[in-house]
Amino acid sequence: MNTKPTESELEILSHLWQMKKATVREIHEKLAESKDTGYTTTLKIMQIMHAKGILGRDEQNRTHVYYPLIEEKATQKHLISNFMAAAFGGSAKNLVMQALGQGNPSKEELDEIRAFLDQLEKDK
Amino acid sequence: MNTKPTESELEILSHLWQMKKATVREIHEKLAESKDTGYTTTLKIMQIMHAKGILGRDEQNRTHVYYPLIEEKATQKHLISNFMAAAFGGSAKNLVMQALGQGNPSKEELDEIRAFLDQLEKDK
DNA sequence: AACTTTGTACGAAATGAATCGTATTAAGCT
DNA sequence: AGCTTAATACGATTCATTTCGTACAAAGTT
Repeated sequence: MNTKPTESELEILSHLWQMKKATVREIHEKLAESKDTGYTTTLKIMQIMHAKGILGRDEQNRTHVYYPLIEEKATQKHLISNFMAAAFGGSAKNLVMQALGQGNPSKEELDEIRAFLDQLEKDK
Repeated sequence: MNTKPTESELEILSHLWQMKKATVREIHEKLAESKDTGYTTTLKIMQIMHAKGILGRDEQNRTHVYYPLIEEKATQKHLISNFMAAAFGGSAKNLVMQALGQGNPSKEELDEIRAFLDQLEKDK
């Protein structure tokens, strides 16, 4: 299965995971906030994603409505294990500590992570 | 500064960070364990990295010796903030929890992470 | 000294991604 | 009905990366 979207594809996916479904124009408008790229570029990428089986689409109306065919969690899982292997020699600890140092998490988030750690340990 | 190595470059870098310095052949042999690619390919990539300023090299002997010019931590820091933004909407918590679920860390590692969490919280 | 091996350098091809221009078609508006 | 807007489809171009073939030079071997 397809679990390695490109950068642009991932950007589109992350919007679609949130919105559940959207037209090319809607996505394009989101992207336009941070990026300066033409409408047909967004269209083309989404068409390619459709061809690859990453997105489905409803062609009932003239304006097609796209939706993700791959799951957020599963995709993240693949991406992260690639990334962990490539950049952190496979060490979750190293990656996690770097991420935490970077990401500036709130107290609540830290607590959630603690709870998760406890859970993990219990399962051993 | 250069902080966004490509996939292949990162693979080479991670070996070089460990080994401190190495010849093309040494690196190529490491890569050959997991990958099936020609010697001149490895050579070329390392030459390009040298041209980009990612690697330095000692040309004293016929067989050049390469070493990293960019730091492991700094590079990881950049990569991770890209990655976190691209795949996890910038949420450290989400990334961390996925990574932990994946990475199968030992009890010792979990403890280190806990200590790190405490430290973070104290600094707030 | 001739031959083989092992290096580097360089250029070209193959690949994959991203970008955009243009053609065409469907709706919407006056 | 004619005009304008907004959509898809498609192809071509650009761009970066990866890959490899070939040429050449330096060591090592017999």
